[in-house]
Formats: sequence, structure tokens, C-alpha cells
Amino acid sequence: MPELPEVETIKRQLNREITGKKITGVEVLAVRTLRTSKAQFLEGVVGAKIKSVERRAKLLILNLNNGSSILTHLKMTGQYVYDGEAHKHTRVIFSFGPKLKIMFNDMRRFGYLKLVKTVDLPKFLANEYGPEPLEKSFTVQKLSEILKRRPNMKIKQSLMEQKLIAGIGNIYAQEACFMARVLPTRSAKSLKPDEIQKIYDSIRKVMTEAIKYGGSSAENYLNLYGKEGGFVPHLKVYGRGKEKCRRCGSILKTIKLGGRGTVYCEKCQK
DNA sequence: GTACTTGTTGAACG
DNA sequence: TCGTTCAACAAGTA
Repeated sequence: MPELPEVETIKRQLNREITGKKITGVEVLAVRTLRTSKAQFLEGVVGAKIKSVERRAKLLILNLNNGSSILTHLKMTGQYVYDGEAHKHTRVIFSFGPKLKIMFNDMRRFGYLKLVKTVDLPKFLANEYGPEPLEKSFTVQKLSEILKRRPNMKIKQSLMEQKLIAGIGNIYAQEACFMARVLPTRSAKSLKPDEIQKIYDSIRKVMTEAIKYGGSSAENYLNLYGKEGGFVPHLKVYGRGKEKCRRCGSILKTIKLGGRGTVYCEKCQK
């Protein structure tokens, strides 16, 4: 499941490979993957150059040199793969000249691409998404204020709420709670300042580390070069229910929180 | 065959 | 209006 570190990895790789290049063709194999009519999409995209690639929350933003941007979300199983082979799950193919192609693959078809006006983006993004956890302006005070806005919400769910904080999903919310030694079920209002500080540090640390390893390929995430991320061996709780806690050796518990699987250590997390 | 996986949206509830 | 919960979406794996 691509979350901030995975999307950030793809963003950096896309910037390296396609920024400055001209989109010479687009092949749409699954029309429903587009959130813009096919005709409009092709008209707005073909012939344009990629000015830059950005990430906001889990969204990738491909800014074009004609005032439009492609807003794209990988959701659960989306992949951008450079020079791969098209296959059953390939939904859109971008061509950059006669040789280079980028495939958008998406097994579960939740992902999308949408053409928007670049100038409209800042307002839209500010409305829909909370602060970026790795930005300098995201301070522990900021996190504290954010948590106060939903005092009864369980901390793991607060961390995953995109309107409160951007980019954290089910994997890193669980990892951050473990690292902070706080139970995912604790209500926001029950957290003491030193616990909020630990959660803050943990979010930043786990995200930074995960980016360093190119993200986690827990399900089917692949980077632009079709390679898996290297962070899975570093995950402490996600996907490890009934296994031994790496810190204390006791058996990790699994519960459901907001309909999502949640693993934690009863002994280490309070 | 059944249960389970998840990011986001939109409906429904109080 | 707001916060919150929950089903739905899709398609694969165990």
C-alpha cells in the first residue's frame, strides 16, 4: 500500500527520469482509470512537457508546461513502472519519444489520473489535506493542536486521517505507535505531552527511514524501476500479528480499528 | 467457497 | 453542520 514514503520514492525517480521530457503519446487501456474524459485528457497531455513532479500526501502531481497538472493516486495497488512490459493490469501508457514508456499498472483499479489546472491546486490541496509530516513547519505543537481537534478519536486513526495529517496510512500509523510505545487505541485527549512528543518523533523517524530504504513492499508496491522497497524487514508490527515482538519477545496482538487490521505489543505499548 | 487485505469516498447516523 | 462509523469499490491471496 503506497503511503508517503512509497509515493515519495516514485516522485524522486520520476523527477530523475521524466522531468523536462515531452509526452509524445498516451495510450488509455482502461477509461475508468481516468477521472477526466479521455478526449480532454489526451488533448491536455499529449505534446506537453513535464515541468516537475511533486508529491502531496499520497498524491503524485505531474506539472506540465501548459498550465495543467496530472493529479494521480496509486490507492492500493497502483504502480508507475519505467520501461516495463505492458500486462493484464496496465491501465495507461505514457510515451516519451520512440523508446521510453512509463506504464501505470493497477490491479485493483482504485487508482486514478485526473487533469487539473495547476493554478487551482494549492487551494484544493490545502482544503483536503493536513500538513506534511516531514515539513519543517510541522512541529510538535502543530501535532498537539491537530490532535485536540478530534479529542475522542483513537490515536492511530487520527494519524491516518488525511485532513489532519497527510500521507500516513495503515502501515506507518501502526509503526509510529509502536515506536512511540503508545497503544493505537488511546484517545487523543488521553495523551500526555511527552507521549505526543514521542509520537511526533516516531512519525518523522519512521517516515525518514522508510524513504531511505525506498518504502515498504508489503503488498505489491514497486518503484519506478519495477523493484521492491527494502523497508519490510524493518517493520516492527505491521503484518506481524501472532509473531514475537522484536523488542520484548511477547506475542503481538491483532485487533480491528476503524475496520482496518492493527497490530501492537501489549507489553511495550501503554 | 469464504474470509481477509486496504485508501478513499459518500451515505447514514445522532 | 459536524463528527464519526461503515459499506462499497476491486481483485487477488490464504
